[in-house]
Amino acid sequence: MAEGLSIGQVSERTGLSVHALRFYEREGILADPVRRESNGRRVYSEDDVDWLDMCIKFRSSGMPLDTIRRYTDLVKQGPGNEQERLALLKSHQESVVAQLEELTECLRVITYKVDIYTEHLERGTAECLWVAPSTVSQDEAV
Amino acid sequence: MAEGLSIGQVSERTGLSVHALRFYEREGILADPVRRESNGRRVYSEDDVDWLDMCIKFRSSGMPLDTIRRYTDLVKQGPGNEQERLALLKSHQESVVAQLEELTECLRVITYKVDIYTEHLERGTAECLWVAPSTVSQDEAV
DNA sequence: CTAGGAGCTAGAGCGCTGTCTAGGTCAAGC
DNA sequence: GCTTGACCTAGACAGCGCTCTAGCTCCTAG
Repeated sequence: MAEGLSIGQVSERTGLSVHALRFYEREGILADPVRRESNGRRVYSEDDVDWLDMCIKFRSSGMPLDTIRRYTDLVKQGPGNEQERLALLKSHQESVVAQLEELTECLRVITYKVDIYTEHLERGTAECLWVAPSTVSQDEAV
Repeated sequence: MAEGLSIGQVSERTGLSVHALRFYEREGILADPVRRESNGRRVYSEDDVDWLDMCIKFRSSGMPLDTIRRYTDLVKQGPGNEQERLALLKSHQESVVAQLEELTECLRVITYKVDIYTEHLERGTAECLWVAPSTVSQDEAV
C-alpha cells in the first residue's frame, strides 16, 4: 500500500494479462473501481491484488464471472448481507466438491486405460501386434 | 448389438443431445463413421455408446475435442501406435491430477471463507454489523 | 389423407472468456 | 526533438463447444 502498483506489476504478480485485468474491471469484478493516477493510469493496492487472487481461485474452480460479479456486489454493498454471501459461497463449495468427485472418477477410468496399455506394451515390446486387427474396437471398449 | 440404437436412444442413454451427437460425428470423434439405415438414419451399436461414454469422461475432465479426435484417429489406424496412445493418455492423466490439486486448493480457500462467515453469523445473529463498515476490505482480504 | 414425430443436412448463431487492434497520451532517456 | 515503452479507451475478433434453424424425408397412427 506504500506506493501502489501499476497494471503491469499486478499482471506479473497475479499471472493475469493486462487485458484480462482491464476486462475484469469493466466486468465489475473489482472491489472498488480502481484508483487512478492524475494521468488516468490505474493504481492497484495490495488489497486489490488479494481480491484478484481470490477471484482467480473462484475462476479456476469454475465460478462464472457473472457469479463473481454478484459476490463482488454483495461485498460492495457492505455489511448486512452476510447470509447471501455465505449462501453463494456454500453453493460454490458444493459445486467444487461435485467437480472433485467427477474428476476423481474420470481419473479412475483414465488410469485404468493407462495401466492396460502399459501392460500391453511391456508384454509385446518387439511386435506391437499382440492383438488381432479386427479386435481393435473391443480393445477400446474397455 | 442385437438391433442397434437410434440417435434419440443414444441421446437418452449418454445424456448428450442429438445435436451434440451429430456434431461429434462431424468432428470425427466417433470410432467409425456410424452405420446408416437404408433411409440414411444413424444406427449406433453398444460399442459406439461405450466409446461415447469414454469420450464424455475425457471431455468432462477437460480434454479438448481436438485431442479426443487425435486419440480417435490413433485407434482408427489400428494396432502399432500403442505408444502414442499411451503417451496421450498419460499426459491427460497428469493434467487431471493437476486439476485435482488445483481444485483441492480452491476448495481449501473457499471452505476457509465459508467457515469464517458461518462463525460470524452464529455470533452476531441479531445485528449483522459486528464489523465496522470501513473494515469490509480487510474482512474480504482473507 | 393428414398430422406428428423422429430423423436428415448445411450452416448460422451463441455464451463465455478473454485477446487483440487502432489510435492515442505521457514520461524518460538518448 | 525523437524514440521507446507503458499505459489508456472502445470495440472488433477469436476459440471452444455446442445449439438451433430451415427446409427436407420418412414412417406411423388416427
